[in-house]
Amino acid sequence: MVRNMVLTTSEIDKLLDNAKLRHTKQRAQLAKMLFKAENRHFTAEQLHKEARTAGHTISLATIYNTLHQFRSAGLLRQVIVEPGKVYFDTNTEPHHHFYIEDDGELLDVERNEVKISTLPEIPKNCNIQEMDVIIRLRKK
Amino acid sequence: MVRNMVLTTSEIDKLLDNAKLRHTKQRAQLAKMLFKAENRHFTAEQLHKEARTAGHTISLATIYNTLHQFRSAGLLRQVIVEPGKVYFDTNTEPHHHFYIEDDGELLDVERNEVKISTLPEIPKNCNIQEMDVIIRLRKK
DNA sequence: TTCTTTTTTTAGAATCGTTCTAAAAATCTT
DNA sequence: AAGATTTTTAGAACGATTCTAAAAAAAGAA
Repeated sequence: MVRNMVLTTSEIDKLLDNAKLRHTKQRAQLAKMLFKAENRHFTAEQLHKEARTAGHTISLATIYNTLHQFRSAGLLRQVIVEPGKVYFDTNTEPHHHFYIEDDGELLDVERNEVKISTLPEIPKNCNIQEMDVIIRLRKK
Repeated sequence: MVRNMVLTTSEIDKLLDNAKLRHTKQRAQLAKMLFKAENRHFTAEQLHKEARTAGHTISLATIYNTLHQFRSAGLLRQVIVEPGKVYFDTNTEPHHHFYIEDDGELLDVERNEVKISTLPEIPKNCNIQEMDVIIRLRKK
């Protein structure tokens, strides 16, 4: 998908088609907010506030619904770093994270910046689904 | 600390002394349940149920209080792998985890079973606080 | 277009894990 | 034992998320 700028209306149409989702105002607005050049980390509440600030009328329930739908479609990923709150990440490539504990900020770490040379033996009849490396940081 | 069997009363006394916690029935009971030979992963709710089943009268609030106190004392560690619930781990050595998504089970991965040969550059004026590797598994 | 069906959005209630509150109970000090 | 301090507790409160069921919007058919 093209992502070096704000998506055009027809790109959003394509995105929703690919995700097999009906075209609605709310989904288009959120897609436009989320899928820009820069990858982002955010919570549902943050996105809700941002959408309202941008003048969109959208309920928190719809934010949650849409985020889950985008996630099922492979457009978003969840990141779990803190109890009681879920971050979403527009970067769906395999990669890792810095988590700055002082202010709850997440930063991407590219996959090739962490080289894992030894892996443990995987329990029989299990497959690796995903591997998360979280480097927790504190400010000096 | 000796941990190859159930702790004796005097070992529990020592443990609470070291943690600078008063000796109460509830803290002693929980310590006895938790610090055995085998390391464990559990949630507050699970431990509460287990304590009640063992015939102890202890409130959920006390479970939470005590787990946090044990954690501050370095006797427990938190593991965050799933939204909306916190696991505690009696293994406080640096190590990693398998997480079997199908049934929410956590398994320890020893530190030396994962060899990380390349680390990303740490953002300036930050220190590494901790590094978590979570290998998410699905049953075949 | 208009009618009908299906899906989506929504406000608000419900839920879940966790934390808070403030009063009663237990522990420690003298 | 008396007094001071800490801990435990039940239940209320909380924050993030999910659910409910009714209204609104979208898609399809005529």
